[in-house]
Amino acid sequence: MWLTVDPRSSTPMYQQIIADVKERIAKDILAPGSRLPSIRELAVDMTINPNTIAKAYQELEREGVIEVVRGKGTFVTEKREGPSPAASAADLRELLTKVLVEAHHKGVAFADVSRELEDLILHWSGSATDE
Amino acid sequence: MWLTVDPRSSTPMYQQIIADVKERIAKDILAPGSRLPSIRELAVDMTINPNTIAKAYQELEREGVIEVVRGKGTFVTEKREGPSPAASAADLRELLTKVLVEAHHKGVAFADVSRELEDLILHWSGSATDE
Amino acid sequence: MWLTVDPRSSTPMYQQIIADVKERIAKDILAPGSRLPSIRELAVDMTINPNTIAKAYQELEREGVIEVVRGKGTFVTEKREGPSPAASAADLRELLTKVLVEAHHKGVAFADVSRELEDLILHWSGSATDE
Amino acid sequence: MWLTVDPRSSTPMYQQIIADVKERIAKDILAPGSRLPSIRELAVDMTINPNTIAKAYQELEREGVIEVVRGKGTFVTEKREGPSPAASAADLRELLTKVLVEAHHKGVAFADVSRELEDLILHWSGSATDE
DNA sequence: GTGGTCTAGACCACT
DNA sequence: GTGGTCTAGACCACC
Repeated sequence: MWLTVDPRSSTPMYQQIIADVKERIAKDILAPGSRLPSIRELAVDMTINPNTIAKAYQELEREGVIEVVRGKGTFVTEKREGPSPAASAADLRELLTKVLVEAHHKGVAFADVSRELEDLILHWSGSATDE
Repeated sequence: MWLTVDPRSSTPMYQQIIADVKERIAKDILAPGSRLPSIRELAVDMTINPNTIAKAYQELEREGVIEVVRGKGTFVTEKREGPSPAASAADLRELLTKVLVEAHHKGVAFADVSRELEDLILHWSGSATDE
Repeated sequence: MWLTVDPRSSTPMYQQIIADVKERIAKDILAPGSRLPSIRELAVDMTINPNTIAKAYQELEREGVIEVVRGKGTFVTEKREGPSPAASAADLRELLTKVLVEAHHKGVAFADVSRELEDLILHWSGSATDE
Repeated sequence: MWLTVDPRSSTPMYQQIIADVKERIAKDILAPGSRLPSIRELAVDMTINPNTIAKAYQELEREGVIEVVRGKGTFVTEKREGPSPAASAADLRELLTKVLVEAHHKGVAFADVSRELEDLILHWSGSATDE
């Protein structure tokens, strides 16, 4: 079994696929260079439209996360240069701000958010060491 | 000037408004009990359609963030108890996971994410330079 | 203290007043013939606009629930003839249908609804005997 | 023909649609998992604006009564667990109180209300003559 | 003055 | 094909 997506979710299926693949790579479940299932395979497995998966793969390739080798298949990119570090910092900051805003409206103390983050990092994919 | 939204963004304008209001409340720029600009006021200010703002306000009311007083205006809710704390934790964890995945693909070390979060919390509305 | 209404409720304040007065009468807290506070009194008591109370009283009078005696005050109507019994039955049926629909979507068994109604009738205003 | 609403009623059309759909589901006329007519279909059928129906559908989705599958249509939710049972009981009690108050002012004996309820339950979708 | 509802018609994203 | 968003402009109810 490969991916599971919720067709009823408000986030589009192709984006769920993208997020799922990215998460697997980040957690080292999908090692760089390893091969992803073909579009048709996945489509049958997940019983969804091949176009949907194609769209996800296209976007992932555009982001430089995977690479399509014609006739061979699609693979996780070996190594990528980070985008402009300035942009990264700004994006990250924005995401974290969203987290804090959400936490505030849910009545979760900031200290708990921080603790939760530390915890997540510690147990990231079992024993995976971050780059 | 009050809010600014990006009409070309992929996230709908009404959701940008929601996020913006929530952020202002979380940062205490908008104190509980204080009045928000009327729909029509905001509409002319931001030069967008009143319906769009109305939609944002309605959603915010549904979430219990603001309250509508008939014929008077809309106000920031005084106090609310958080929803089920269990659900909060799960949601938060999910959001933080997204942050880490994003960080990994941007080549940002987890330690830096953690440091960034601490930094954000420290300056949260202290010397907040609102964007 | 007399009436309490919630200005933030979605049901208009004047309708809340109407419902409240009707309920007191139905529960015999307000006996037929007894006098209601003047509009001005109530307005001061509840710190709301007199016009709002006036509107409620007007509607109550229109429905034949209360009577305004010029120079004397407003009183609970002594006795009223029921409206067309056919209309009553239809209205009641509609209301009860709404109750059952609501119960179904809340996952409450119909038997519980029935039991709850019996319970309510039994304890109606303490010891008040229905007509 | 599907739904009929009264444009002149004081309760908004979109709420009438909501109530109607809920009633159909409660009466099992609309089975869980079955598909509702598309917004545009209904709009032409009822000769009202698609936006009005969209609003009703969105609210129903928010309440968890129906589910939207992107690009496929909207369906009756398969199964939902009830919300907090405590809240349900309070809401129900309030509704039933309203019924009794209404009955009293219409001169209907409480015993008759009770009998009517039993009758409704008995024939709930057995030989349901839908209106 | 306030927000709430409805219409007409346009454009877009997803499957 | 589906629903989601946005605009323009109208009317109404409430306070």
